[in-house]
Amino acid sequence: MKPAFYVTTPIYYVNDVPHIGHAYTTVAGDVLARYKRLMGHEVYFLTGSDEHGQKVEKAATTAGETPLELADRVVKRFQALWERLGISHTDFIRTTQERHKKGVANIFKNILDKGDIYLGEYEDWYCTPCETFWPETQLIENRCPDCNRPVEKLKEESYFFRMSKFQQALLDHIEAHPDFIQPKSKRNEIISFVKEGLRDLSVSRTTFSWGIPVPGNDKHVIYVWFDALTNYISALGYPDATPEYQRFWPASVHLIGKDILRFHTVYWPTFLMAAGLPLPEKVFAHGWWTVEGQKMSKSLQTVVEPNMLIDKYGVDVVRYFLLREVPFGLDGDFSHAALIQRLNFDLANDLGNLLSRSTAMAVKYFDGVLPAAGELLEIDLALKKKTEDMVSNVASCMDDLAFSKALQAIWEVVSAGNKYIDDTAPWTLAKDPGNKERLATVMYCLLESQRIVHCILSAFMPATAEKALCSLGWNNEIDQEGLAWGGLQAGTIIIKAEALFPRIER
RNA sequence: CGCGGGGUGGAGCAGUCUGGUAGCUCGUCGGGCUCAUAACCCGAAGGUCGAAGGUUCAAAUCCUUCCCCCGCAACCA
Repeated sequence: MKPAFYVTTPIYYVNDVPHIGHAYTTVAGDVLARYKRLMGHEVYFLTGSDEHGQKVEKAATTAGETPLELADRVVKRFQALWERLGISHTDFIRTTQERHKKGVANIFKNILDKGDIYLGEYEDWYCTPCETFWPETQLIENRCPDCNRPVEKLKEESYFFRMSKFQQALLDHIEAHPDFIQPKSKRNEIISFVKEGLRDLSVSRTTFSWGIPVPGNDKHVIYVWFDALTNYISALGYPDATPEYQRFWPASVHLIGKDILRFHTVYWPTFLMAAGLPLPEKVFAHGWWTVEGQKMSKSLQTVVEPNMLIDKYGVDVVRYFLLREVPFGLDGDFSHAALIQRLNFDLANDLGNLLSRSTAMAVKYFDGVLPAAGELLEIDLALKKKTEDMVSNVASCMDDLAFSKALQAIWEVVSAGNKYIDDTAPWTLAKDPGNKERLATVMYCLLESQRIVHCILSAFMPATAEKALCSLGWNNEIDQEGLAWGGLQAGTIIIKAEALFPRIER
């Protein structure tokens, strides 16, 4: 039986429109999912939408629609973008779906019955016009940070989760599982946060109603994190012991942005502990993008609209750029100049041009019929080895979610291919019919190396890989066996490749 | 004593955890090739690795002190 692999993105809040940040996490998840599938895993890849809460309720009222109508509308935008980006998710969960409400109510009740959720009183600064509670630290000169009006101290009945109880258990878990929180710097951050002491957490609200009611007390709705985080198990069918739940929980990895690290590495694990459920194996927090050196912000209009990028540069260019430009886990900067540079150099000059020149020669010297390789000389064996090493190298990079490093490893083979052509000079060999077999060997090695490159690249740039593999005459399903040297058979028809990535002149 | 990130050839970065010839991409200069998307390949110039002190046979890497830059209201990956 294939090993199971469960990867998730956060569920995106529908009170926002899709931007490059959403695209980033989701593309990363997709690349991982595609890669694991190609390596023979059975993959469950989940994304979705977070649709409850006061902000959605208010935005809907303003727009003159019901919260669900608003959610329906915005969710379509996310789904349309995922479609365009070639996202291969297995499932899309919406927190307004029955399966999710059932899962949330169930885990809430479960913990309530055990006594780790209790009814208490929540007291904080309250802005009446905004209907929002603010912690003291967020107030600006004792006024509401949203509307700048005075706030008042207010008490509200609220259910609390006894998070404090799980402080030591959580620390023990983090200690025992060094890979649980990644990257490492983030792990240290969380450890010191937890050591400062966990307080019980308010998990319900009475000031709005757009949410999942607390079981047995309709006055309360379940508050955001308890609702949202549960999507990772409700999607699999929790509380029912469905085949999906049994097969895929606990998750292999939750991919998140660094802003929601605490919720995923403190709240969520302790919720699960309280419910007696296994914890996810890994939570990986990636960095944030600035745009042209500036912080991304709606008000400054520096938000990058992914659809615009796709229109302008193409899906695979965007996918490549996002994962190549910045090491996963660090912050990075998005700029059109940087993207165009990646496109022109990495994709057009190196990758695309290599395929063009290689397939052109196969057509020119062998009428597009792949010859059999003769004996491999040292230089051929070196290319073969480089290609094989790359495959295992990429495997270990992908285990670490080091997408950027994985791509660099692949590009080493691309460069080696370009150099191989120079070193072997097929055009010289072609002048002497006596060198026909040597030329055949060179062409075979050159094309076979690229076949493997594009098989593995199919995880990153599926559409490009498909085009490339088509001109290399490789129509097989891409799987782990296909990554082994020797896949291309003599007699295969090679077609001169069109430019995979036309250069953009500036 | 608030917290976090950072300071490495002209630009952008990796390397710092696990000390041991300072690496990558782009740019510049010179050369080669002509199969290819004026793409490709080779070579060169260019760095006191923010500063000072310390540990060591050896420090970008470990320790101490200091300087400078960025972020830390909300939306939000």
